[in-house]
Amino acid sequence: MKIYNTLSRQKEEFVPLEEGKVKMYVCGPTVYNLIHIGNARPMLVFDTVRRYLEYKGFEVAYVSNFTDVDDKIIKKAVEEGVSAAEISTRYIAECKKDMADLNVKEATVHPLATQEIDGMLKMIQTLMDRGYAYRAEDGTVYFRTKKFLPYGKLSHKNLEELQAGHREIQVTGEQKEDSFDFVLWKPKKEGEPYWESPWCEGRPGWHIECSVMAQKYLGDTIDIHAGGEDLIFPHHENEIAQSEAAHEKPFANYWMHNGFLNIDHKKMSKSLGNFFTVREIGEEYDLQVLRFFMLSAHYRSPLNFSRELMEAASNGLERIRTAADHLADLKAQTREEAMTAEETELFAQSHAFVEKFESAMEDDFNTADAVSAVFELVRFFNTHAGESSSRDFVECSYARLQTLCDILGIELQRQAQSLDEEIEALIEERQAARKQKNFARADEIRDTLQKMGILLEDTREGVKWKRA
RNA sequence: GGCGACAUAGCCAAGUGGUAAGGCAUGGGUCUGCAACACCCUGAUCACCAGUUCAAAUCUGGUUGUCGCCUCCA
Repeated sequence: MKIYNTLSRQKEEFVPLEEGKVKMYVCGPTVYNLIHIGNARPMLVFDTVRRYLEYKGFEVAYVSNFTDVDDKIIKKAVEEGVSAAEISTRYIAECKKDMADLNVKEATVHPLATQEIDGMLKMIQTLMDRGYAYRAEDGTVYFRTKKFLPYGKLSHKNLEELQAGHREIQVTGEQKEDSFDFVLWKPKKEGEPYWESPWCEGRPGWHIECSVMAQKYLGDTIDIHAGGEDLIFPHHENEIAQSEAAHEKPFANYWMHNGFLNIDHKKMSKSLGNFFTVREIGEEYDLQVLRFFMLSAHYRSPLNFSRELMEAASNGLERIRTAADHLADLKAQTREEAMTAEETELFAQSHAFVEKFESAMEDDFNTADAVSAVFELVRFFNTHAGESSSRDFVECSYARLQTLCDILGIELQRQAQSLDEEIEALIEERQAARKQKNFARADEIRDTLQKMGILLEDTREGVKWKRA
């Protein structure tokens, strides 16, 4: 299995620290609002990575945090006149709901920054003791960037270059030794949440959280650390500096970063007013469509979002689900028999698509290619499974399709749907009309149902319906 | 200014040396009372220029264009 490692800027063979196990940390959202579809991309991408690793038999310890103390949260709390804790608690709950709707598996641990303050104090103290951190007069504790020689190894920057590009935006009034030193602990401002510390009453900087939580739940060195590409600098660079300075061990062996989700080929941003929340999209589409859409491109490529592309994704997903429905129906209708010799041969042939799927995923999780294997499998079964198939063949085919879709986190089953009696009566009336060859009435009923959002399909196995 | 990514059919998107996967959309057919589903058929020489090679979308150099990071940000 190959993984593109941001550290080396190339694909590397994946070798876990411990055979059969993977320790994985994914930077989670700051919870000050509903998550947007850009936040959803790393969640979906790395959930899929995890699912594939599990499919390959790895035991995956998957840790993803919630940043629940932050300027933006405090700002929102002030705006609403409530506590910061109330804001973060609310949006953690909302985020978990969105993640469930996106079929993102629960992390092994979802730590909260505010619950890990002790660990942060300890790590900061260690950094102080080792000379990697210092306290400024106002109580702020900074990381001494220059002392950590490999600084810049992830983002492939060196401090001189940074200095050159950065000098004009230096903030005055800060008491840093160097403009690239970053905050480990900052003093509280009036009315803000704070914790006691040896340096001042205050709160942690953003970067220290992840270093502490990754170490606490996964260990000094982890296998995979992942997040959005914008986190490479400074967030992940700073995490490396903190963790490696404190533990004198490599922090993470593989760094994975997903590309951005764009709107109209531009980064989503509030100032451009071009972002959508997951919730908004969920009102219009089954969120499985969003998931399927995101998997249609490679995770490191930028991906443009638009209504047209969602429609295309929706149609494509529908094709897969229709095939699955068909197989499910056949399961109930076919003879209870073992595969014929011919079917055994056919089923063996379909394994080629599983191989294509796996080799795509083995190559740095090429989900776009993997999805194409699913489509090829769908066409294969659409062509070869029918009323005369044995039940064994149908069941095995369904299971094979489901296995691949499970890895992608795509649910084949639509949400349990039910019809009210009025609609069922209409469908029955239409069947009666068709029997009497009263097609005018039959079509009339079909139109009526369509206006109610029910689409009918007459198949050899009977009438099927689905919601538009 | 520094660092980096990308440019493949109407749209989306795989493909890193041997004459272009897959999906959506379009058009034609089979099936069906019709429709839908499904199946079959239908389309690109890979931004441009030069070079390396028996052979390049795929390697090298250049040109143009788009985007990202360098500041909170998935």
